[in-house]
Amino acid sequence: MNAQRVAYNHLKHLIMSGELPANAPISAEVVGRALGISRMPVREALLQLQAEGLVTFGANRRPFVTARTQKEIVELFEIRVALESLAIERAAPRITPAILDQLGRQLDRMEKATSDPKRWLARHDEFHDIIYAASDMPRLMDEIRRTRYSIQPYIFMYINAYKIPEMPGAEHATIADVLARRDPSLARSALAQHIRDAASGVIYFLMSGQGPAPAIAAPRQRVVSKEKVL
Amino acid sequence: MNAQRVAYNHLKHLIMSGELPANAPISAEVVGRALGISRMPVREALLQLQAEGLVTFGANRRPFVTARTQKEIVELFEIRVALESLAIERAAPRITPAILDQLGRQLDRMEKATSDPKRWLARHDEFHDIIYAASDMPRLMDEIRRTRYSIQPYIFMYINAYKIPEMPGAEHATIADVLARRDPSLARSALAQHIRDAASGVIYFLMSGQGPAPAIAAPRQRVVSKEKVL
DNA sequence: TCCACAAGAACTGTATCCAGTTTATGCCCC
DNA sequence: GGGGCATAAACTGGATACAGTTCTTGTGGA
Repeated sequence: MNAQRVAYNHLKHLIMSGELPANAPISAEVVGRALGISRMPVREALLQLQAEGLVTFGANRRPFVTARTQKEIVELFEIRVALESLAIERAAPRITPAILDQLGRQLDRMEKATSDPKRWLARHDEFHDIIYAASDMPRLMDEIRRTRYSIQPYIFMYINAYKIPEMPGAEHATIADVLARRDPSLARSALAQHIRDAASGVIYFLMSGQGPAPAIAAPRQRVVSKEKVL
Repeated sequence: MNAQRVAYNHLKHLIMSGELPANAPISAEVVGRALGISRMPVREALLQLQAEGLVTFGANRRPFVTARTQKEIVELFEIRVALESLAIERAAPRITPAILDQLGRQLDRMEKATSDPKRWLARHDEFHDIIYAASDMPRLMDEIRRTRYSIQPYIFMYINAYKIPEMPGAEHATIADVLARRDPSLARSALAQHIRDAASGVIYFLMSGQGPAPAIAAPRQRVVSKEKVL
């Protein structure tokens, strides 16, 4: 595994888990030192993270964790609705009993992970990926993944705060049931509803003052803390 | 303007215009020498182009111009339908007389550029951007732009070969007319139809043996010519 | 006390160098 | 003449060095 990949995975994990909050500056040199590599591969990792929307380069070309406004988060959820609706629409007629089995087993895994938000979210994403994989549209899956990544930090904050509240999988079981009927527009509606529900939860959470209030409310270029820079 | 940007613009232009065909290897050193810079900024430009889907790194980490299969191109057009439908749907209720004027003037510009495919395509993209800008969804516009870029080379080949055949703007005038009624679902249908028409044209062109037949039919890792490598 | 400015520190962009890997060349043997 | 292997060339990833820019800090004057 090359240094670039190491830096990429490291930073991606820190950002998506929220350990590096929005607007936190990222020093390529500090990161490199922490990982025992130079700042060059870190820089290249940062470029890739920029392409995924997780990192932004400021006016001074200095990288920091991308801060999304509420408006942008709503927008990104709407983009997800558009992309994932397409995916499930194409997947629906291609659903097989084997895939339904797989979805059932995945629901079990999600159930078992309810105590661990991070693990649950991973299982949850896998659940959706199983469905989208059936669409046989790999480029679309790429787009979906990218969009998902860019709001992951906020979703993670949300489920972390509420400890996975009313989403114990009931809604996901519904989606699996609807898919069994292989009806594209039915599946589409169910999924759109599902995503919009999640969106309202996240947005409400962010508006309720929880979450990174200053980061969301007033995305500043400069950041005070020099500690948690890594 | 820094060296990285120079390399990025240079390569992007070469790829989107088709001067660098699919599967053409790209030597960072050769490009750098041609531009009077070192290969380091070229490398970083290549990473960004990879994020936009125009460049791919092979198994040996060597970059080449991304080759899309017909299946992928169809997929990317379907993604465009999903994203741009959303955009025009949101834009429709926000259309103002000023925007309609702007669209009218843009139609004139397109008309004047019919003799120059490259120029016409640029004006065409601007026409669509005017509409999407009205949606007030900047992140969505980013996604649309990225998706558009990744099939641009094939669209360019198509309109270059047919010298802008039956798309003299009549269909675009229709879209502008529909937008005047500010009806989201009407606008959505008209645009989806428009994109799918373009898609069929491009796909038919590629299937008809014109276009980069070997690149499309059999995307090979290795390439014979060492001439047009730049 | 507060502002302005200047020196110093920190950071970015880029070139160059080195090591490790992959590809090409050419020779030898069959 | 053709295939296999060894050597050489080319290329990539990464580290380091250096120049130019931006930020920080501290001092002096109002």
